[in-house]
Amino acid sequence: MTVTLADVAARARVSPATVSRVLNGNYPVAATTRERVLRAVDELDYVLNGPASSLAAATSDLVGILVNDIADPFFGIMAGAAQTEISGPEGSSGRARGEKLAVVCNTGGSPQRELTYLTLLQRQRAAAVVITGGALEDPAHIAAMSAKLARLADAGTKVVLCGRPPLPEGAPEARNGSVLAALTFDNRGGGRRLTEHLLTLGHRSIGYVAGPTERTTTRHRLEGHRAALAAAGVAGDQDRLTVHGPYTRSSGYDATRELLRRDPGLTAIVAANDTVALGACAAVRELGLRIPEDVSVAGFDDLPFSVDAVPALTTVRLPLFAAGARAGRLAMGKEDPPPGGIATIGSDLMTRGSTAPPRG
Amino acid sequence: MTVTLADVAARARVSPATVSRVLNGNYPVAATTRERVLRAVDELDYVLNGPASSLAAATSDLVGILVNDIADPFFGIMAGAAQTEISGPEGSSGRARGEKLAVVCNTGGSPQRELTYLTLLQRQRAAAVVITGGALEDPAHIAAMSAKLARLADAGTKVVLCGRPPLPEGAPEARNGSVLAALTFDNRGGGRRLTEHLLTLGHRSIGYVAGPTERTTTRHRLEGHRAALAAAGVAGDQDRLTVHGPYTRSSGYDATRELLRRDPGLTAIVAANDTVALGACAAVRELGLRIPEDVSVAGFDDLPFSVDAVPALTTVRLPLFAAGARAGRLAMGKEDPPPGGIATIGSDLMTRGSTAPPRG
DNA sequence: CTGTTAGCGCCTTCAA
DNA sequence: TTGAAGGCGCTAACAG
Repeated sequence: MTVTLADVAARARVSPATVSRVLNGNYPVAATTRERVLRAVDELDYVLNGPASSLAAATSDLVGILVNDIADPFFGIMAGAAQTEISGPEGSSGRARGEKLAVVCNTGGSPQRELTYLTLLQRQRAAAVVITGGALEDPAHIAAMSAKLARLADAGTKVVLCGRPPLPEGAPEARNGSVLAALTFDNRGGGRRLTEHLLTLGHRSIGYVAGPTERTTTRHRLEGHRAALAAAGVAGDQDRLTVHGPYTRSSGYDATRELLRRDPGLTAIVAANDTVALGACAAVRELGLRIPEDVSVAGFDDLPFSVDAVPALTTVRLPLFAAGARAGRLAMGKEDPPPGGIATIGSDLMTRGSTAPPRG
Repeated sequence: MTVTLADVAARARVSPATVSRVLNGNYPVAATTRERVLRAVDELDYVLNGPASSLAAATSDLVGILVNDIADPFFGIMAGAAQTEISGPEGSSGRARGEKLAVVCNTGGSPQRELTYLTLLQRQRAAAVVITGGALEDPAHIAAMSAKLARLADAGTKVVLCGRPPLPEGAPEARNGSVLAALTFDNRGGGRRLTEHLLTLGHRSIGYVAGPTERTTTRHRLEGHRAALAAAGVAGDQDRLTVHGPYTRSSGYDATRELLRRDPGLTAIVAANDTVALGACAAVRELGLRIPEDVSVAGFDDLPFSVDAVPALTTVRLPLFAAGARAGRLAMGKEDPPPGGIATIGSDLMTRGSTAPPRG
C-alpha cells in the first residue's frame, strides 16, 4: 500500500540500512549509492514514516510552542519568530537534515489545557518545548507544571520559557536543568517607568485596568505601577483605583467606565496592555471626554496597531519578535543559554500622543 | 528507564493488551480491572509513547492547521476557533479519548514552507489538516499542492480548506475526495458591496490598495471592486488607481501615498484588508487630509481593532471564528461536509465612520 | 472480558 | 562503505 523504506531499498538495490543512512545523513555513504537511493526516493515518492522513525530513534522532530491566545498578536509575534528559527531556512525541501516541525499550541489561558498539551507533547517525545506568556500563580498548578517539566526534561526535551519568569524556588525538582532557559520581560520596570512618565506630566489621580488576577504578568506590571506611585508619595486608595479583568478590549471598556464612575476626577488611565487600552479609549471617548486633554491613556506591549490609534498610544514596547526568535534558537541549541539560565529582557517607554499633562 | 505499557501491565497484573484497551477505551474492560490499571498508570506516572502507538495503529492524533501569518489576527482567530473544536472540551485530562493534538503551522506565506509542512504532517500520519487563507495562483504550486493533498487523502488524512477556494478543476487527482470540504469566503461579493457603498455615497475617484499578486484572496476582492465600478459605469484607468503590496500596515501607508500622488483628486481609498487600511489612514492623515471629510477609507475583514480606529473603519466583516470552528468540526468528522464539499461563507458590510460622501 | 501472538517501519549495533 | 539482525513500545487480530 504505502511505500516503505524497504521498497526504496529494493528499487535502489541496496539494504534498508543504507537508505536510512542517506536519509539521515549520519553515516558515510558512497556518492553513487546516495545518488541511486535519492533517485529511488523521488521515483517512488517516498515519505518517511515519522512514528516508526521516532520510535526507533527514541526522539522526534516535533517542537511545541505554547501560547495563551493565538488570536492575540502578542503571542502570534513571539510564536512566529520562534517558529522561524526552529523551522530553519525556507529553502529546505523537508527531506532530511535537522528539519523540525515547529508547531504552536493554543492553551486559551487554561491551566488544564496547558498541562494537557504538555502531556501530548511528551507523548510525542517532542524535541523541545517553548512556553510563552505569563504563568498562573496557583500553587497547585505551579507544582503540576514543575513536575511535568521535570519529566519532559528527563526524557530529553529542551524546555524554554519566553516571557515568563523562571519556576519558583520552591520547586526543587525543576531547579536543576529542567528548564534550559527563561527569558523574562521586565514587566515591573516597564510598569514603573510608564507611571513615572504620567507622574512627571503632573498626574496624581491615575486609574489602573489590570489583567486577570493570579498571573505573573498582571502582578508584575501592577507592582511597577504602584512602586512608582509610592516612590512619588502619591497616596490614595489604590485598590479602589484598580480593576481586574481579562486581556480584552471589552474588559478595558468596562473597567474604564467603572473606574471613572468610582472617581470622575481621574486624569489618567493605565491599561494592562494595548488591547485593553483600546477599550479604555473607547470608553473615555464615549463619555464625552477627550484624549489626552481630559484623560490620558496608556497601554503596554506596543503591538503593531498601537501606533495607529488616534491619538497614538503611549505604551511600553516589548521586543516580542526578538524574544521569540531567541527562545527558538535556545530550543534548537543554536545559542547558549544565558548565565544561570535566566535573562531579563528590557522594555522601552514609547511616549506618544495619548498622554499629556492633566487639565489646569 | 522510561515507563512502558508492559510495566503498567505488570504492576496491574494484567496483560499489555488490557492496558492498551483501557487506555484507548475501544474495547470492553471489566470495571475492577480498569480501576486497577488506571491506578497503576497513576502510580507509575505512565505516559503513552505516541510514536509507538501511531506506528502500531497506523494513525496519529496530530491535526495540523496551516496559516499564512500567525502574527495576523485574521489567521489567529480562525486557527484558535479550529483548535478549540479539535482539542475538545478543556476538562479532558488528556488521558485518552479522541484526544487530538491540534497544532498550528506558520507558513509565512511561503509556498515552499506550505509544502514542507504538509510533508512533515504526512510523515507524522496526521489525522487531519486544515489549510486556512487564500491560495497562491501559481500553476506549478497548485499542481504540487494538489498532488500532495491527494497523497495525504490516500493515507487517510482529512483535508479541509478554510477561507480558500476549492482546488481548480484542472487538478483531476484532487477532485474526488482529496479535499473533504472547502469553506470559501465571499471575497468577491464583499468587495463588490463595499465599493457599491462608496459609489452610493457619491464617490467616483476611488483608489485601491490591493494585496500581493497571484493570490486568490487578492484577486477576488479586486474583482468585486471592479465589478461594482463597471456596473456603475465608472470609467477611469483602473490599473493606475490600483497598487499591490503585502497585507501589512506599511504597505497600506506606502501605497496610499503613491495613489494620492498619482491622483490627488481621489476621494476614497479601499484597502485589501483592515491592517492595510490602518496604514492608509495614517498616510491620509499625514498628508493633512481628514477622514472621512476629505478622503474616505475602507478595509476588509473587520478585525477586532477596526471598530476602535478613529473614525471607526467601514469594512467587510468575515465570520472568521465561525468559519474556523466549522472547519475544525469538519476535520473531526463532527459535522457533515456541505453538498459538493463546497460552502461559500457570506460577508457583512459594516458601515462606520471612516466613509462619508465626498466633499462638495 | 482477557491473554497470546505477530508485526507496524525504522534505526542501530555488529560484522564483513 | 555496506549488509544482516534485533528490537523500539504499542495495537490488533485471534483464541479462549
